[in-house]
Amino acid sequence: MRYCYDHPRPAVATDVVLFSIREGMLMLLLVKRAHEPFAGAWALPGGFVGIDEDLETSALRELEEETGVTGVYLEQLHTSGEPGRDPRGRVISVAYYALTPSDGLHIRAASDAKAVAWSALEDLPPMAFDHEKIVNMAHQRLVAKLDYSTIAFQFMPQMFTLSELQTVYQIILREELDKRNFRKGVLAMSCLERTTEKRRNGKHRPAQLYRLKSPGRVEFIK
Amino acid sequence: MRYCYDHPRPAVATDVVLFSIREGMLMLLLVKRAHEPFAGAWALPGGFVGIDEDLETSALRELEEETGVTGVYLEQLHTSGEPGRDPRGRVISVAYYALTPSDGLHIRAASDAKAVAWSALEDLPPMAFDHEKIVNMAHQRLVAKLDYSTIAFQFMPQMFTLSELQTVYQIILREELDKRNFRKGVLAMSCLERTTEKRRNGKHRPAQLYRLKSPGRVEFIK
DNA sequence: CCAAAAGTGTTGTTTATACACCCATGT
DNA sequence: ACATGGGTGTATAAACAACACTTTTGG
Repeated sequence: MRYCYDHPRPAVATDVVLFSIREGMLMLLLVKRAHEPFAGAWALPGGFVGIDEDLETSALRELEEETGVTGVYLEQLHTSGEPGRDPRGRVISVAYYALTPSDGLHIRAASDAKAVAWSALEDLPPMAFDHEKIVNMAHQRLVAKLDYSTIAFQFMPQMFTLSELQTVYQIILREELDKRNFRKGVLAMSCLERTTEKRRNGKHRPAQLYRLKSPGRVEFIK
Repeated sequence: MRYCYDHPRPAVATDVVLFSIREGMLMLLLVKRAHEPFAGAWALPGGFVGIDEDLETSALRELEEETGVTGVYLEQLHTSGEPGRDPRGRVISVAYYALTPSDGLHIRAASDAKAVAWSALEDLPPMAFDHEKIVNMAHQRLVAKLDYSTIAFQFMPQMFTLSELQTVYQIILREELDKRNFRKGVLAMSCLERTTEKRRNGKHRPAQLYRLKSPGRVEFIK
């Protein structure tokens, strides 16, 4: 008991919904809670905000500390502050959602040995706090943003083929897309540039590799 | 100094950007600060969140206490937590934006005699804290939402004519719209129903009055 | 030469835009 | 009777959706 104020203050935390496409599914990264409340339950990576720490910095720090993941695309999602959402007392959580390519990502459990795992969005375990609600909100937002932004490109590695990009869209939208219309569409955005390289990938014609003109930048379309 | 914690905690506040259409302009409601910091400067209505108070409740309460305004449409906008945004110390602000019809709205200054006034978005005074940034974000969001939702209907009184609705759109979008296309468009949303009443309003043909099928509900279109 | 994914245009349909006149009322 | 804003339909252009075959590689 060392920090004292004239008025009671809520604690403030950040939580991150990190999406990635893995094994042909839209998955998200969860940590197993080591301590009460909800010890043993799965939760979003997150934690309390440092007193001199920006909210976004806090989200990225907690993500790295708990899962080892860095270099993601991050956007603020929503702030949940319902009294009673945390049994320890009043905790206001600023939720972010993040996207990362599936390649070359090494997750690691935090020092305190909490488990870290990817879970398919379709098949989430019971989750701590109101984290399921936050996940649903993040998913809704992701689907909405597909329509009017280039956000899905944040799932792609530095170089990728148009078929791979189409597959990502199909997984998120849960529907098949027409190959020719899809290619017309994404090329018309003029966010992609052809590289000089091709990917040979099995016993068929190699595919042209593309890259983002401005990686990390999400543009609005239409 | 009475409330003590093991770790330092930021203060949490809510702020509201309340939009309305008045005098043919998009305006927003500001309060003049009575106390330091920024005493005498204009600011968004807002204040600290009660320890057992929901965030949305806090936003509505502060709005009513400081301006007397109730019954608005409210949506969460963004949470700003940059250290240093408030000279008093770490304050995290959850910003909301709100819309209200222009008719029958009575604003009143709070008991502590802070001034309350509408200000045209085009002509804002210098503002306290990072409130100008928040206002810009709210305006961007409002314009974006015009495109894919019925949010603008929240500016309308219970009954209104299609011409009045068109005027509201034109003010926000800062462009003239075609009367026939506009009417086709809004009627196709099938959110409006004709009333049996007409408004006689000057020396010309009276206009059909419409009302929202679900007042307070904002629907997505397209 | 066969299998497998890569790559490429055209046509029909739907949606959005542009545009001009008559109607009901008050003065 | 005239001035004022209310109310209505059609034709063109643009965007979107449907659709099938040839190419390049590995085995």
